Amino acid sequence: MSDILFQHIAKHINISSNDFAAMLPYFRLLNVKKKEDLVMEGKPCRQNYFVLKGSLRMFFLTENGGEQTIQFAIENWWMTDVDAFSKGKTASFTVQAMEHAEVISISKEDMDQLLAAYPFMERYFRMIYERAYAASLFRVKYIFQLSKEQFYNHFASQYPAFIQRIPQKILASFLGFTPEYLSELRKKQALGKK
Amino acid sequence: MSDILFQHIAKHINISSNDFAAMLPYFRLLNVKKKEDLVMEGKPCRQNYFVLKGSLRMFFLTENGGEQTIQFAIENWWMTDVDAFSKGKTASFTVQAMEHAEVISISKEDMDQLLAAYPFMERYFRMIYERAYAASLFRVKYIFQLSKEQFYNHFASQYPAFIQRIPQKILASFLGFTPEYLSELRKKQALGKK
DNA sequence: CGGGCCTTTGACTGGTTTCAACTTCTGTGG
DNA sequence: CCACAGAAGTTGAAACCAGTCAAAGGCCCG
Repeated sequence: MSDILFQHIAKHINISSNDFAAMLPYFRLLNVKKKEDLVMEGKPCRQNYFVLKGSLRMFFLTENGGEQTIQFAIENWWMTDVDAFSKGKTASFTVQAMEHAEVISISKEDMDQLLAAYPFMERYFRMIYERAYAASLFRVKYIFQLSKEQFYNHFASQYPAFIQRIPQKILASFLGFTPEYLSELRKKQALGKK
Repeated sequence: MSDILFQHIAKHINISSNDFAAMLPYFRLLNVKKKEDLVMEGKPCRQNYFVLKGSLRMFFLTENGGEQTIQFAIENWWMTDVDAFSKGKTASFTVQAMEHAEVISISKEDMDQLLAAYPFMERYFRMIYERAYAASLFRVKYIFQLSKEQFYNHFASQYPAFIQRIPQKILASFLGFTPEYLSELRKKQALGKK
């Protein structure tokens, strides 16, 4: 199971299975139930998570009590409130399992020790954050570039299987509009295809 | 002048001035005129830039020929089309000087060699990307959380000096609305203060 | 001094939200 | 395994935020 993490690391940097074995004690395997919170908005965020199976999402609470989804994490992605995790602040976001999930977690202290003991892992995480940053910039680009309808179509065509797995309510909030309007869009498109 | 970069690195990691001196050949000092492009959408992106003085912005072209600004870089920030730079693809964004600027640049090849020769720099860039990623997530959060008017007020109160320095047209595009609407907002707020 | 770009202003338009009522789905306990 | 409660999704009407278009004024830079 932690093979998956090993392979993911090995895809980015040179690492021997011996080294990885030595690093194992820093990681913990976790079983997460659907709707379980891994990070909670307003509380300290001490762990970083790597998804082996299932999916997570990150959201924050809006003034009217809704949940605004910021991003998803599926297999082979790291997720946490990066800002809170790295600076030891309280979280601005909640990280929650959308489905039953298996994740690997590492605490802030262990992360620091891991990086001190195995400096080559800095390179791995540099690449991880580099990619996450680039993805986030593209997210912003799409938000501005595409109309709401185009944004939905774009996402639907890019992750056709994924949108089947998740509630429309959450998808709508990720895309930045109301569930009602998503409903309207889907209706319109269904008619168009006849 | 490259002192500024040294101090910025030293703020993040342990580094001797000897090591930094040895790294200097990898960097180039650049004088950039206002409106000069450092990265051009559609062309290869071979350099990464660190701002010593002045300011840059990153934007892409919309279908109707407008410029949608994605982010700004002021003193002590790195900026490039990260995705294109790291993967050697053509750029999705243009990086342009908003004012006369002094920047330090490093090419992709030099960056790779630098990281190979001085692996501790991986840690520096890991932290840089970590912070950039966190900032980008907050950007997305604000886009969703705040109304257009609140977004403007938020930005105006956070960077009061900066908004004096930049054309409203660019500010409006960064905030995600039209110059006309920004004009309306400013008018409304001016009246409110009487 | 002139030309072009940036900013302002106002009228009109439409994409989206909001609200409320109704239907369908889901999961939990008896 | 069924029943029922609460959540999720659909529908339609009304309101509004913000965009588009067009025209005029202001300002910077050559």
